[in-house]
This record gives sequence, structure tokens and C-alpha cells, in this order.
Amino acid sequence: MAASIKEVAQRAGVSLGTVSNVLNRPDIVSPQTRTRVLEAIEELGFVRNDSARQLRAGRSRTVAIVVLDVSNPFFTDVVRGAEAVVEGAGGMVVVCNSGGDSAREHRHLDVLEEQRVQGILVTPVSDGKQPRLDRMAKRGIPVVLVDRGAGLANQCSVAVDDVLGGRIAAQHLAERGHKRIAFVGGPTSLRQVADRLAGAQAALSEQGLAAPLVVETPVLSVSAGRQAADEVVALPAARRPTAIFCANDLVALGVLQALTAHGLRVPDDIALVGYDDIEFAAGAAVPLSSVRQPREQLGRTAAQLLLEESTDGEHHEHRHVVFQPELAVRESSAKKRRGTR
Amino acid sequence: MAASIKEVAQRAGVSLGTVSNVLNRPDIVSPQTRTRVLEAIEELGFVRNDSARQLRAGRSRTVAIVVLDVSNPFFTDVVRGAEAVVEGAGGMVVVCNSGGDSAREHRHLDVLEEQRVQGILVTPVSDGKQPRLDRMAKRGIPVVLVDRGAGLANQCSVAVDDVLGGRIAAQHLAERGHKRIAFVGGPTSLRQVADRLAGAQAALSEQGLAAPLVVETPVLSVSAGRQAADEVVALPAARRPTAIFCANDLVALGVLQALTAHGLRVPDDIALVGYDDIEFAAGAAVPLSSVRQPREQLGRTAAQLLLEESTDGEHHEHRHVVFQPELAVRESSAKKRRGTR
DNA sequence: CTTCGAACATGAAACGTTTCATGCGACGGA
DNA sequence: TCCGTCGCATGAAACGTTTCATGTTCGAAG
Repeated sequence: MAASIKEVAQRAGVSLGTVSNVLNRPDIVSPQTRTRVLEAIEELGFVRNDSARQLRAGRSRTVAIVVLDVSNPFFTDVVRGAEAVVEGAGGMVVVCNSGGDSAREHRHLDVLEEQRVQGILVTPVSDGKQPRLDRMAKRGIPVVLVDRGAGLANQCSVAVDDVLGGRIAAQHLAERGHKRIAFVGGPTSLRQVADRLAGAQAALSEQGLAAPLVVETPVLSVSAGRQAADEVVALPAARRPTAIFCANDLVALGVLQALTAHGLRVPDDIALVGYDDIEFAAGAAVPLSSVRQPREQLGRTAAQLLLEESTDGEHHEHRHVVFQPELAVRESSAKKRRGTR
Repeated sequence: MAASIKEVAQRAGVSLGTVSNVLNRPDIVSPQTRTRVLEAIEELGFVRNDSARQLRAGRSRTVAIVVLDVSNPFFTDVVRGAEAVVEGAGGMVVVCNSGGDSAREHRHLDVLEEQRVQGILVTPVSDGKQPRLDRMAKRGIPVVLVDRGAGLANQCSVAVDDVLGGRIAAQHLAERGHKRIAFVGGPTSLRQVADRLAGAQAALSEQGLAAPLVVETPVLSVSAGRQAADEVVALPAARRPTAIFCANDLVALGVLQALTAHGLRVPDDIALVGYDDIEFAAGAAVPLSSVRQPREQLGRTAAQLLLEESTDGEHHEHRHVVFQPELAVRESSAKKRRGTR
């Protein structure tokens, strides 16, 4: 069905090698032959067979990114960043979705390995050691870890400093004059949640403030946030926090809704800071202050590291890049707290 | 670097063809030879070269999906649906992101064609005729259009009936006793918006109700919704609608925020229905009624049509499947309007 | 003891490229 | 006139599989 180089050669009345030259080094073939070949290609609707090309060449121009969840805006932004870099370098990105399922991740990696992709950006499902990935690294397939396992020896990695993020948020609230601050989010078994909490605790203790009241939620969702806020509201006024730092914007939105429903005003009665700066944070009823991660940047850098490693080959020095989050200050934490308490 | 079948054969002391048999039809090779080969594979860390396999076999087990926007939950759900079906059939899905950019779409399709993928699910950037896609169809690459161009002759397609969606929403509000209903959304040059509006208009006219007040927005966003709601609120009470149907949930959320800010209660003063049933619709301050599209189903069906076409080959009858949206009724439109006016 | 078939294993051909050493004119300089 | 070069085209080899017609061996049936 599909025409091959051979048929093109025949039709153009040239040899097979010449057609290949037209395709790959058009400058070394005479203009007239070239146009003749190009015409033949056009007429036959010839499309290069990438399998054959790759088989011969040994290398591919495809970079894969295996994400935990295609529907998570964090990853989609990372993907966009990676695309920008890879396409800029003439390559192509394919996105694979592990969906947090270890078996699917495994299957994806298998296939990608068989495809001999140029390299893989991956946020592995499990956080620990990765013999699988080590093996690939050893085999010469560049792997860059995204938002995971900074510090492993066999791969480059990019990540965002969640401890710092928690610190920034808490510091901001402290500067605004808040003394009783709560942390809402969970489960703390998630590294991200634990880090953000740790950062907040550290910042508060440095400022000489009391440790935050921690309201742990089972998941990071709007409704979990609402329930947690109900608990907070139920506290006697004297012990009620004047500010809440949420582990994530979904939780923060839930908290915001519940507070509003109870007649408490944000930020006057209780200030609020979220995390992730999702699209809805700025669009919330009270625009939400939120810790922003440089998501596209993360993807761009990951892709750059990958391409570097791909070029360097053998003697590549693995690097671990850690980005700093920053705070987007909006109305939910805008005002200075007047007076003490 | 990477071991080949030949080396495996050598190490296992068998012929090259036998190794291939172990890989592809393990049953026809004796257990002892098989284990010997498998051991060799293990020891050498052999990984099949898919390029060679595909070159020889001529066909691929990869299905591509080219989406308009990876960060749009609509598409990510479609992707998940397609993945379920394709992986169930032993294939693999790769996701490509055109980002609404025609040139990128083109490049993606080029590459996919070169890769000889099994088929392509695509929501083309431009809505009209697609000589490009026709060409692929002619060449025998199955293409299924997603949410576009139902009615074109050369491809299968799946879509959701937006006219019906608009109709359902308006009907629901009419049943709740609303007489003055507004439509907020735009630009109406978007087919989706126009269809939803048309459906709403049809339903209202059938019910003998006045045509809806149309507040056109420049885009479908939260802030556009807020602005539109400001306009509505500014109307004299006698002309103010008692219900608003929004072209999309983002707009509806904006409207909800603005109404609340103006002291109007939802649904008591004004009822609200959105479209898309995004995750935040149920989690909004007032849980939002919304027209839900069967997004995963869309992806599943698209993938099924693709696989069918792939199997049928020549004499395949293109099909156009249109799904019906349904209304998720929540608090924002829950109550019956008491009395007339 | 021969013959047949079953059960496996074998090796060469083919898939469509890219690459590279080689061929072939023509042209300019000695 | 001859040689060296330059510019371009050529064709065969190689990439790693799968497939298929062809061996080979062994045991059972005649």
C-alpha cells in the first residue's frame, strides 16, 4: 500500500540512494535531480517509514514523559514545558499516563524501551529505589526524574522545594501579624504534605510563634477542606486560628466555602493561603493566595537535562535541580492583622 | 550496546529463529529450550527492538490521540476512556498535544504517519474540510474524529449533541417554573456555544416561553462570567431573569461568585445551570447543576470504532456516533420556583 | 526393520531505510 | 595530452526482526 523509497527511485529514474540523499542531505544532490525526486514523492504520496529509519539509525527523536495523572494540571503544565524544549530541538514528545498504577507504569516503560526512545521523563508511582530505572540508565537510556527522588545517584532529577514552600507560606502569614496559624491537609504520609508542614513548622518556630494547629485530612479535596474547616469553626473563639495554611488549593477552596457559609469573612476573620496556584485559585470568590510552583519551568529543565545527557553519552554528570516556589499574594491573605490576638 | 536476538541465540546455543519463536509463539518450542532461551534473555537484559519488529510486521500496536489541549479535563477524560479500550486490546496509547495550533497538529500527524501508527483519534484544530485527514484515510490509516465534523464522509466520528444539551438545561429550568431565563456565554462563533444556545432557544419556544436574554462573553472563563453577571444584576428587577444557563461551568462559577457578592442567593433569587460538569461544579459554594457529557465514554467509543476500522480494513462502513448529554441536578437549580414571575 | 508423522529447530529471505566506498564525467592546470 | 579534483550518482551492506519452507530427530505403527 504505502510507497517505498524504491518506488520513488524508480519513478524518478534515479537510484535508491539518491532518493535517500534528497531526503537527508538535499544540498549534495543537483537541483534538477532533486526536483525530479520531489515530484515523484509528491505524486506517490510517499511517507518515510520511521521504523526502517530508526532501525538503521539506531536512535529515535522521540522523548517520552510518563506522568502520574494526565488530568492533573501540575503534570499538564510540566508536559507543556517539556514539549517546548524538545520540539525546539527538533524532537517530539509523547505522553504516557500511568494513572498512579504501578503495573501500567511498568508496561509503558517496557514499550518505550522497545521503541528505543531517546529518553524518558518520569514521575514514578513509587517513591523509593528504582531498580527498573537504574537498569535503563545503565543501558544508556537517559531518564530524568520529575518531582521525585532528588538525590538518587543514577538519574538526573528536577523538583520543587516543598519545605521551602511551606516556610514561605507560614512566614507570609506571620509577617501579616498572625499568631495562631493552622495547617489543614493530609495525609501526612504524602511526602509533599509532610514537607510543606515541616517547612511551616520550622518558619513559625523561628519566628518564636507557637506550632501550628494541624488538622489532618484523609485526602486533598474540596470536601475534605470543608469538613476540616467545620472543625476549626467549632473551636472556641479564643483558640481559633486567625490564619490557615492549606496543603493544597482544593483544600483551601473547601475551607473558604465552609468559612463563608459559617459567616466568617476571609481574610478579615481568617486569612487563607493555599498551595499549587491552580487556575481556580485566582478565580475563587475571594481570590486565593497560593504557593506557586514553576511547573512549566520544571518540564523545560527536565527536558534540557535529558537532551544534555543524551548528547554527553558516557561521561555525563547527573544533576539534581531544585526549584524554589513563590507566593502569589491575593486577597485571601492581603490585609495586615490589626492589633494582637 | 543493546543485545540483539542473535546474541541471545548464541548464548542459548540455539538458532535465531528459535529465539523469535520463544518470543512470539512460546507454545511451539520445547520447555527446556524455552527456559534456556529465557535465561539467556534475562542474563543479557535483552529488549526487543520494536522498530525492527514493526518494519517486518508492517503494523503497529500504537494508537495516537491528538488533543486540542492536554490541560483540558474534557480531553483528559477522553484519553482515559480511549486508554481503557486500547490497552484492553493489547495496544498502547500515546497522547499528542496540538495546543490548538494548526502547525503543531500538522507536525504531529506527519510524525505519526511516519511511525505507521495503527490509527489516530483526533480533534482537529480547524473545523472544516480536512484534506490532510482524507489523505490518511485513503492511505488506510484509520482516523476517528472526536467531537468534530460529524457527517464527514471519510472518517468515523464521535460527538456529543450540544443542541440537546442546551435543550435539556432550558427544559429543566422551565420545569422548575422559571419564565425569564438568560443565556450567558460566548463567543457564539464557537460551534459548541452556538449549539447550546440554539437548543435552549428551541426548548423555550416549544414551551411557549420568551426567548432567552443572551449575554455574550468574549471567552468562557470565570472572570467573563463575573462580568456578565454584573450586567444581569444591573437590570431592573422586573426584567431580571430568574434563572441563568451558562455555556460552561467556568462561566457559571463566575456568575455564581458575582451573584453572591451582590447579595443575591442561588438558587432562591436566581437559579443556575452550567455545562461540562467539571470537578469543581459539585464542589462549588453552591453545588452547581450542570450538563454532563459522557467524556470517558466518548473516548472508549472512539477507540472502539478505530479498532473496528483497523480490523475491517477495506470494506469498513464509517459510523457517526452521537452521545446524549445528561443533566446533573444539584442545589443551584434544585428548588421549584414558587408562584409566577 | 522400515516408514511415517509428530515435534521441534533451523537458516535464509524480506521489511525500508541510511551510509559509504566506489564509479563516472567533466573541467582546469601543468 | 594527461592527471588530479570536484560534483554528483550509484548500489550493496547493514540494522534486528518475523516468517516460512526445509531439515532433523525420535518414537510408534506396520
